[in-house]
Formats: sequence, structure tokens, C-alpha cells
Amino acid sequence: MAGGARFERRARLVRKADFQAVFDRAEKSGDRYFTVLARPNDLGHARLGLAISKRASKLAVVRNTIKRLVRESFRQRLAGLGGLDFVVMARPGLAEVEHPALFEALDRHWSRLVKRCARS
RNA sequence: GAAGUCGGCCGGACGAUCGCGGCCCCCGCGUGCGGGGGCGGAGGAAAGUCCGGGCUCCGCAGGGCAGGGUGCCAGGUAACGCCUGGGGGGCGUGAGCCCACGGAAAGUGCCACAGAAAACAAACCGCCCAAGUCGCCGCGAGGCGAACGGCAAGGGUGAAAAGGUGCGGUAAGAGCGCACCGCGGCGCUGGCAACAGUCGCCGGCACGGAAAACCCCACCCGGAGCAAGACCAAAUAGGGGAGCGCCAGCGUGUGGCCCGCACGGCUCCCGGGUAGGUCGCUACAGGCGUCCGGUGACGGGCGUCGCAGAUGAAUGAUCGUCCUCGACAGAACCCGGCUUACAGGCCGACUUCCUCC
Repeated sequence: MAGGARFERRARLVRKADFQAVFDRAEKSGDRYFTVLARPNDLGHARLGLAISKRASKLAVVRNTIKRLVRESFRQRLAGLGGLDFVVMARPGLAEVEHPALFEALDRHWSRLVKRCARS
């Protein structure tokens, strides 16, 4: 389909070991909303893992909303992300921020991390 | 029309584009993936995890102790700490609302501050000198005074001071006596019962509060939980399953302990079980409609519908239009309750007041 913005299932971090690998050796990019970790894989496409803790918000509704927002951003940029594994963590206070601002912030993280991983 | 009480219901809508996970059908092949089509996809509280049950495993849940829960009566229910109806007490003009509502004459302990005294009563102020006692006066009869004497009516303290009011009574008083009220016991009547009664008899009254202090009484409760549990199965360690049998000791075993119970021996069989995966996993004490029984909770009959099943965890993002500008908040095995949160709105029944006819 248009833009090839599909996947999801295969584009997710599923195993505990996969998460651990990213946490162990990763490029970091952070701001006041998110902390994003990235690490190259050899699959030829990007994968996303979410680690939205209760510290970000104690309400399940809010955590779900954040996850959906991050997935949506990831889905739209998927084609340009290459073979990287990402883990996104949210910081407290996210709930009050407007969506467009969060999308912009995530875009910055994606492109920054893609550049850094390409260099190394 | 205004104020209020109770019960029930809804919880942004529509469209476009891009997406997510589930099931069914068709096609393709490399048999779990791709393509196409269709159907559905969070809540009234999904929440807190406070009760109750189903389900699963464990010794198939036996006896006792300990522990926990419940607590007016009757009914409903799978069950309950829930619901309905009734009784009692309290609040409100009223519709209605609220109540851990068994036992304090089984025992132990407690009742702050204040107060003399907080439960075998007692006596600070006060009241009284009739008898007895003491002091003073008098020849004497007697008089006056008093507390180490009598009293508990009045004052004062307190949430509460040992029935209330009146009359009699008395030195002053007191259920000391009487009347009425209250209280307790027994009976009778009504009610399944809690309980009630203008009822009768008896008792002058022996009954302060608190059981959300211990406790007593009655009834109930085996434990753990879907990370239950079953199956497939890399790695690693050596054990696991079935059948037959057992006197005692000892050991082992999900329950806090004891008893009881099972296992240990022999024979036969062979895989084991972490990562990962599959099942459990959604169909039901089910929803809706209707009729019947019941004051009601609810029960029964008939018809009809199929209503989320994820597992790093699916219901979203963007844009447009509209309106009364959108609260609290996200399923995780499933139900029944309770409790708590909640913008705004709708419907019905009833109460009080005002106005009009």
C-alpha cells in the first residue's frame, strides 16, 4: 500500500533478550519527553520496543495513549529507519503535551539515531 | 412554576484518508505466510482488589485446637459481608433517609477532664437535731448547740450521678407509703419470626455506659491461585510415571499445630523440562422481548440473539463538519456484589410550597 507503512507484528521487539541487547549497547537520544535507544540489527528492517513505565503515568489509559502515539510515529517513518532496533521510554509529564509537539520530537530522535548508527 | 426525594438510562455524533489485533470464506504457494472479501473489536465503573462463587491443582477436604468472618427476623440466590420485605431505634413538615441492631444479673478490666463520689456506692456545699452520744445552761422537767450522728430533697461537676411527677409522710428526708407514667418478670392474644398489645397478674425497682476492651453465645470458613493447571519442546542436572503391598520407628508432603491420611519396599516402563511455543481463553448462575407466579428481591415457561479475547499486550492517528465543546477512566480466567471516581444530559414516580382555573 501507499508508502508501505504496514508491518507492525514483525517490526516489534518481542523477546526479553532483544530488549536486553538494546539496553546493553545502544546509541541514546533524549529530550524532556522521551529517551530513545537504538542498536543495529541484521534483519534489514527496523523494530520497535516500548518501555512505558508506571513512572511516566500511573494511569493505564495514559500509558496506552503514549504507546499508540509512538507506534504511529514509528509506522509513518518506518521506511527510512533501516536495520535498527529501537526502545522508546517516556518521561513523566508527557500526558499534558500536545500531540504535534510529540510527533516532532520523535522525528528528531529517529533521524538523529539513524545518522549516528550509520557512522559507527 | 420553584425546591426536594427515589428509581432507571446515556456517556460526543457523522464523514474521509492512513493503520492495529481476532474470527470466517476464497485464491496462491515455500504449511504459515501473502493477496482479496466479509463480520465484529473496552467500561459503567473495565478501577480499588474489599467480600462471595465457578474453574484448576494439592493429600478429594475427615476430627480437634488455633485463627478469621458474620451478628434483629423472614425470604431471594450458586453464594455472600449482597438484595428484597418486615420489626426496633433515630432524623425530616413530607416523599423518604440513616443504624457493626446478639449477650454487660458468666467473668476480668475500663469510664479522660471536671467532680465529694463513675458503680460492693459515696457526701463538697447543704438540710436536720426525733432517738442515742458529746458540750454548755438549769436543783429538776427540760432548753440551747454540735458532729466522730441522721439525710440524699436542693445546689454544684459531668456525656452520664442509681427511675419521673404529684400527694402523703418525716427532725430532715428517702419507693418509706400511695396514684399516674416508666421499668422488669410471668401469662394471654396477634404474628412463621424479630416483635407488638387500650390486656391480666406479680415485683417497689434488684437493671449507668461501653462488647468498634478482652470475652461469651450462635452460624460460616481446607489451602493456594490462570504466573492456577495441561501439553509440545533447544539447554542443564539426574530422575520421573504406572501397578501391587506395608508392623513399628523415622523421614518426606501445598494448610499455623495435633490426630488421621499418602509415599518409602517390590515389579514393569522411559526420557527430562528451562528459554520458546500451544492449550486453558471465552457460551454463559448470558443479553433482549413476552407471558405466568410473587408486595418485592426473584423464580418459571416460550421466543430470539451470538456479544473483545490481546500476551511487550490489538480499538488509534490526521483532517473536515456539527452540537449542549466532551468527565472519570483501558478488558488480561470468568461471573455476582460492594466501594470509590465522574463534564454534561435524558426519562419516570412521588413530596412540600406558590400561582392560575
